[in-house]
Amino acid sequence: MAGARFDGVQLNRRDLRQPFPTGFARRLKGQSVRALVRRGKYLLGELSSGDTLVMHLGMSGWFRVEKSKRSTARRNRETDLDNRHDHVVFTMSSGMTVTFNDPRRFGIMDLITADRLARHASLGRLGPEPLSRAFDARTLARRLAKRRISLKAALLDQHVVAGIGNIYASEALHLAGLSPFRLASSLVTRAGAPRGGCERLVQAIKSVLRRAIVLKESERYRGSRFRVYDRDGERCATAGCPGTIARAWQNGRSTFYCPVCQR
DNA sequence: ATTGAGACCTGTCGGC
DNA sequence: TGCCGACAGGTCTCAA
Repeated sequence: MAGARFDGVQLNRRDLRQPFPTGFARRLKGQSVRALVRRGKYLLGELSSGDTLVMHLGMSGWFRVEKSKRSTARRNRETDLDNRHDHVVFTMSSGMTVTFNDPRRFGIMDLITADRLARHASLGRLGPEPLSRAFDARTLARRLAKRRISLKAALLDQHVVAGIGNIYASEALHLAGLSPFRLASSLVTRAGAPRGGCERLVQAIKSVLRRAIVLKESERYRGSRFRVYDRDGERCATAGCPGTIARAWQNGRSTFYCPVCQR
């Protein structure tokens, strides 16, 4: 998409998690993508018009990118590809077709003007990028201070730090040796300074995310080598730790952790 | 303002 | 084999 122009925009339904904005296809057509960037879990297409194409995969969304030589419908029939949930099809000037497929429809596709981007309800208040230099122990401490929620819930809060989901919240806490049940504010001193666990957690978050990106881990989700996620009942991977991975429920989500080495 | 519960959807998997 | 409930990688809204 980057550098290419939208020649065609096909919507196969009127909504995903929310309705497509009015004139979505009309406003996109003819625009080119100046840059394609990521902010937290959002994909942003910066358009020549100044508008931004906001995309989110939700739980089950994904993009299929292929040469648009033949119609995707025909190609899919021939390859037995399941195209029941192809909701949006972008035909780009580069000769590629970009198809958004999302069975659960928790994804988002939105088009907003520049002045509304900063005020966007969720985008405008996202926490820092975890892999940026700006995300350090002091920054995390400031955002955890006075929060009466668990560390696990704090990591899932996109206002605390952007981009961490249910898998990597468990993974980072295990690597940092921190219990998912600990109070978020327990990593911060009375005066608001970071305690030791804060720096360990920052480094653990950066580490698990960098590794995940290199391995394209979630792309091969089922075969992935997570430290704790989906591994309840197995031996803890921490060197010298005799623990067994346990599973618990927190805020309606499953959490995986080692009761022995995470404190 | 902060917090947790429930809602939004479809697909898959394990147990019977 | 088929049916049924539980659960899934995210976020939004609502009520306390």
